[in-house]
Amino acid sequence: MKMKPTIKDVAKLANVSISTVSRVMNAPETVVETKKLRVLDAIERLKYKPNALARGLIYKKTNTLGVVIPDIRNPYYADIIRGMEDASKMLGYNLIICNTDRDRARLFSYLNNFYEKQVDGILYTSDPVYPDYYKALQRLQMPVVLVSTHSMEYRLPSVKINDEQAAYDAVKYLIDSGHTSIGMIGFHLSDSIAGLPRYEGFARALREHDLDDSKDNVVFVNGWSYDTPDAAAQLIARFPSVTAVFTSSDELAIGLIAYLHEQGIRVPEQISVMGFDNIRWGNLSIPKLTTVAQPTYEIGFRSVMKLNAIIKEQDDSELREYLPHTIIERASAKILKSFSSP
Amino acid sequence: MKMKPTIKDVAKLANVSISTVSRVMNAPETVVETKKLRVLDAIERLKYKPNALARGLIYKKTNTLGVVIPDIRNPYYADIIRGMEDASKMLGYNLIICNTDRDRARLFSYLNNFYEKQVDGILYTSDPVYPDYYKALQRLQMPVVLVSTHSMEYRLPSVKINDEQAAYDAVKYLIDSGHTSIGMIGFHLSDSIAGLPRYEGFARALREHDLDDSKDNVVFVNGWSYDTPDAAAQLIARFPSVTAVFTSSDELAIGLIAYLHEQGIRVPEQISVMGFDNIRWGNLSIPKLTTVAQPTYEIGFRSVMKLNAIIKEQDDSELREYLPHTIIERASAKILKSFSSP
DNA sequence: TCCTCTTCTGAAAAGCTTTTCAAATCGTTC
DNA sequence: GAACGATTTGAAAAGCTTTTCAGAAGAGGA
Repeated sequence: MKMKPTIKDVAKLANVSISTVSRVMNAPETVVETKKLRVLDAIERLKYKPNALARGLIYKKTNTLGVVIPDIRNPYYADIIRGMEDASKMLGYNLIICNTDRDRARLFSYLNNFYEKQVDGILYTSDPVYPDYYKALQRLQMPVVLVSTHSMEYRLPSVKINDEQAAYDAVKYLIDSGHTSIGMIGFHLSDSIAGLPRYEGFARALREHDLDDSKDNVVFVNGWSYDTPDAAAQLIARFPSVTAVFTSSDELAIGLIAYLHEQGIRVPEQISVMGFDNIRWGNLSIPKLTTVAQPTYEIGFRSVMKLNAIIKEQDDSELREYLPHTIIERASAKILKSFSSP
Repeated sequence: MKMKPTIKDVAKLANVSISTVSRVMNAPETVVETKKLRVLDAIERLKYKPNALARGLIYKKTNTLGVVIPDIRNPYYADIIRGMEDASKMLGYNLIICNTDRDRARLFSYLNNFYEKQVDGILYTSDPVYPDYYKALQRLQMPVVLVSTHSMEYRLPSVKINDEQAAYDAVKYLIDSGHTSIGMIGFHLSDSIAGLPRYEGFARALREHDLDDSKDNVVFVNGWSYDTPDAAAQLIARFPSVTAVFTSSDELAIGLIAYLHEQGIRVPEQISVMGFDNIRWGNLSIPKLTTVAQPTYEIGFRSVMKLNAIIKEQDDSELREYLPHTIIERASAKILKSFSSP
């Protein structure tokens, strides 16, 4: 394999100095027409493209962003990444994507890696920021945006939805539909993003409508795995009169529906199910999933825009941004009575 | 924001030359103990990490691979990426991931980008290699592995399953289960990967078992969108006696099941459905999807291993590798009679 | 003590580009 | 034709690291 042509080769072929070649590319108006044409011709003939490493060394800028994400196989993250990618393309960045599996060591290793590769900024997705993570992030001395997570302790910019309010709205939808026995399958309260706030929204909705919000009506699962059937069984056993279940993710919802189907319990006739996230597949489930939509693509897109603004030192927006959620009415939640206007 | 420490700062603090610092990091046995300790201490105190740009410039190696992929939101690709990521982590690479949306201009722009950023190799996923793509790839003078696609015209290494055989096996499964009226929803024959070979496998299976393989039993969809309902309606209209449908992707299968459910046609009692790909969600559909599993994760993993071998110039394996597929028996295909042993 | 042979160490070059600065060229004007 | 200013050009430095090469320091023997 022969060597890639360098600016030197172009200079030689065009019979000018390398400075002139550089100028043709970066400030063409400063070089006289005849030489410019010679240089352009040489560039074309050699198919010369400048080496981004050398450039990065000078500009101290690589036009590359680092992304840490728990697992790209999760469609929720895949959507976010897509939004990031499109914004990056628009702004001229590339994305280095790393799966952490929520593993401390793996995360730290990737952060180091980002530092060495001189990425211009970091997108930290979806995990709570623990004190030692914060310290690691600090030490990097790099712009960071938290994506689909945030931190109240630390002054870190973030982009996400308002989870508490979204959960509240979801449960309110069920209440407005006439349900009074509402259960929940959610993530552990130690999860400060998808766990606690969604439970709090759930509980607040029940409380504000004078319904039973005892913890008996809630089952918490840890992690994001497929042990939904157990959780579902537990919930039904503890709360047999339940007519509607709010779940903290569409995966949980779909798992729940599958379980209920196996048990011969019809959805939504006997039990209504409300999901959370609005992943693509909710549209193909049977019945189609009623859910609260996170604007995943926009979260990704917006977080890159924000990170870019910070890098360019022109961030004018809120430190913590909240993007709007919406309820997607499909077929998995039954309406017992029409909504009462407030 | 204060400047990142450089090797120079370390040298000054440890009161040695920069060469010595470099040696401590790259050949520690050649430097005398007392200085080594001083240097190590300085590195620790300054939290110094070498600049990968400068290193890349010297070694002509960035430990970065470029990935072009149609759309990361497609769970099939997401799985592949995950396999790539894990292999990359193991081998010390990072992945720059780019969505092409199967858009020529976007693809070319990213390839240029990879060239400028001096990636060590390219993973080209899932699209057929058209002549101009090949020319572009050639010009880059970079190692490439085709992932989940291949090329018979050009001498390019690739990793994928044997699509024709996999489709054959899937249809044979239906035949062995006792079905004789078998339809297909597939991708256009112009798609030389997911289209033509799977149709050929389908047709061969029917032919070899003396069943009707006229094209009336097949509906082709273009693209990967959600116009499955139309296709499903067409198939049923043209081929009302169908008892089993082979689809070229799980998305098509799930779309088909959703359509049949809406029409009041029971799966698998009235119509059996066989998917292709074994995406995660097939496990949660109702009924659970019978499908042929592509080893997506392994395809991703293996393609990075192969690319690495090529980069290191120690590739010993086949130019075109085919990984084994398997039939996943779940509930969407009905067994009319038990298998006859051949 | 001097010489030779190792072992360590530092200066400098190389890798590729951009940018600064001074020199060279050009065109005007007197 | 000379002088001036404006325009254009090339040499060299800078950005950060590794590596080569020659010189310095040390050890060992005579």
